[in-house]
Amino acid sequence: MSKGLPKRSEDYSLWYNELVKRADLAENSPVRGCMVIKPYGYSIWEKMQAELDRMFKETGHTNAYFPLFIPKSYLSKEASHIEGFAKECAVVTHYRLKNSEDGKSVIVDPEAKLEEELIVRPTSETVIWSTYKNWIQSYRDLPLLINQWANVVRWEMRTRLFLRTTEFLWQEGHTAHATKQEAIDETIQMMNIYAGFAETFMALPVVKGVKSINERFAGAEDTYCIEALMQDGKALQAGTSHFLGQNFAKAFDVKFATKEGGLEYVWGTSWGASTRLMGALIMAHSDDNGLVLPPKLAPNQVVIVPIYKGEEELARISIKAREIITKLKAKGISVHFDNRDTHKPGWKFAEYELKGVPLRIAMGPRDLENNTIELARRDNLSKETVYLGEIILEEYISNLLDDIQESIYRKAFNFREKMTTEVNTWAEFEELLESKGGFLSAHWDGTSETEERIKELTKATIRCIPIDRKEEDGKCILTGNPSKGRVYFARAY
RNA sequence: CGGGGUGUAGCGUAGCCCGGUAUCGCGCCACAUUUGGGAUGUGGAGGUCGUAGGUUCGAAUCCUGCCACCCCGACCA
Repeated sequence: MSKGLPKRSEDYSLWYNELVKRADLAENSPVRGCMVIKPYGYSIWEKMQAELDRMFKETGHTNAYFPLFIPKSYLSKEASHIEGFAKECAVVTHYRLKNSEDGKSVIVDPEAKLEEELIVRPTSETVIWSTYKNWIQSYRDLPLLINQWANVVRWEMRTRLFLRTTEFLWQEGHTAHATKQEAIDETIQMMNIYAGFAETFMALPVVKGVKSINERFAGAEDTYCIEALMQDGKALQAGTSHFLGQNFAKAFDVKFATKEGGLEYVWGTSWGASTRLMGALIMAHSDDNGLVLPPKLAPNQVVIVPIYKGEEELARISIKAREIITKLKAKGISVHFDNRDTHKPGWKFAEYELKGVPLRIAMGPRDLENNTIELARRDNLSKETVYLGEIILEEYISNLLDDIQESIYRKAFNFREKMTTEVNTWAEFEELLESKGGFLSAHWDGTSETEERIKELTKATIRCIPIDRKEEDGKCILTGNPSKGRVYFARAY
């Protein structure tokens, strides 16, 4: 195995693919488009899950689980929904295998054909709404605030580890409300939760916005999203929240008795974030030496590497290391002591850089003698020797971790600012998209045709209509027709 | 699914044009010396050459189908 990672500047895709594999995050599986999430990658996902789950529960949601299989007929009940997903559904047609004639293999038993085929869920709106019909009768049953952690399958043409896989893990929230406004508030609340999670935990600045009709979820009235910018200047949708109106309530006949004695359809929302967040995390911060993980999501925030000759020296360093570990753990800092004798310190340094551990402590005989440690930051690769005599180590490390979290965010934020450009002419739009990339803030006449045309011409799509954009009269970048405000264009993942 | 490329030991590769069962590096195992940025030496193990057929006395090499991966399109979180 060659030691260095491919350079981002030379081949960004190759760098990403290699990084995912070399950092032990994931690998390809025998099935096309599916991936094995390895223990290290999965433990990052678990940290994301834990935090999101906490945020959902804090806002009144509870978890449930709905089945993997959906009767084919359910999917067709909401017209635009089926239109959006039909082309990428895996279908179960049989329920039994049998030995082939020659006994050497197994074949699908033609006798065991299902009467109604089952769809492997691409998303669960349909099963869930068919269930909600039974759960909701009165305004007293509302709001219904449910989330599920699940796997879904979308048979994509082209896949990439984490960013787009045939099967992926996610959470999907599905809520039902008595009023339109309440449902809209819920939709916006969840977008804000995603944005807060991305910024606080992933150290990933995001743009909050609304999708154009073309980019909207199949079956939604409005799709809210958070959009992040990757280091190659391409945008990535990191979470979506949909206001479903009464579309699914009508499709599945979910009505409730109002306080006033009327009978009305409920208002729905759904919202999701997936293992794609892993891709965002990797691409947003990492460098040519490997992963850079924000301390709040790193499986190990600190690693201690002993430097020693012989058993006796290791034993003396270990005593000191144990003291440090005890202090750090008491402060809630996760720390790994790598006392393996099978690898040399230099090898370990490179390894933990590849894996993105935020802080590394090196301790050798010299440190023992001077009562010092060597501290190395992963984010900016700086090193310092710290004298333990005059600091409270756990405070010092804790502050340093906060500082790293903040610096990573700040760096990504500055990058995004630098890569967000206001453009006013079509020539400039085309030129900047090629030379610089990033978000292009431009006027758009609001029509699907224009958006479509721009996509054909440049591969750029409207990422979102920023939620906090200022109203301003202008002319559409392509058609020159009147526009009431700017939208963000970018090439996207 | 269309166009292009690749598939040889755990990983990365040479060999393929011009058929004679395989090269090198990393990793792995053993021993010794090493240990403050991916150690060195010596010895060793490991290969249905993606897969199924075909041509041939003989196929990694030539032909056909299939599969997977990568890049570029169409689709998408």
